[in-house]
Amino acid sequence: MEIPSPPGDWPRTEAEALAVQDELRRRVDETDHSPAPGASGTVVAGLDVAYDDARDVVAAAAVALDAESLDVIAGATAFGRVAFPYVPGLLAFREVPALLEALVRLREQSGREPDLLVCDGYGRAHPRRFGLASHLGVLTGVPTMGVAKNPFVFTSEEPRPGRGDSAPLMDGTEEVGSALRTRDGVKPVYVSAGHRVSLRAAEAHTLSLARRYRLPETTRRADALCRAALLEVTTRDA
DNA sequence: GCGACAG
DNA sequence: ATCTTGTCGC
Repeated sequence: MEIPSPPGDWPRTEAEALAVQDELRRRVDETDHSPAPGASGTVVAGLDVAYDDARDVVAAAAVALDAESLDVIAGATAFGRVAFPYVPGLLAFREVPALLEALVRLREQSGREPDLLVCDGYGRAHPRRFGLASHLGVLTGVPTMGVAKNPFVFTSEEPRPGRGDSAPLMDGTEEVGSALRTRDGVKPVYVSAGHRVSLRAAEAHTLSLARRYRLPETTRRADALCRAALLEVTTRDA
């Protein structure tokens, strides 16, 4: 199989990536254009990536779910060379090329554009307010939001213990997201707005998508798919 | 200068 | 992210 290299014009240094980020961040739309959470007939896509740094391979997955039933409608994968090292605050430059390719394939396969993209990471909760979810939203125009498993550099009070309880995620005195409990007594997830999705809507989408497990079904499905894909491509030949 | 730090 | 066994609990 041919594993594509990153685009020739992809940033190669932190300085170049920061410049791109500074340019794209101005295009973020903060108003909410996301569908009603759980609405029938609407499609939500989950995105995730798995790596084999030693072999310089990245596997991305995009999985489309029916927002009401959470049934899987379609799934697509894409492979690539690792496009950028992991630098906190520049995660998008590592994951975006493969994710975009997976999204193209998902659209081809399902015959329609998702109504909402759920990313594994942050959107507005970012040192420069432009995390992976914001970045992908600006590039695709599709409403995006981020759900992360860790608070990154941000802080919050402990949310009350029940599902649906939340506490503001703060960068100093600015609210950049939400620590949201999706299951009783379980560690919260960290939700933030992306492009064309408000924080309040992102919280509602998260609760609608995480009915049984801590993480949204979208990211669980995407995670399973990209790991399986990576294992398959990495396990054959030498 | 020394850690911390989404995935 | 990834390296990794067993174990406690619903």
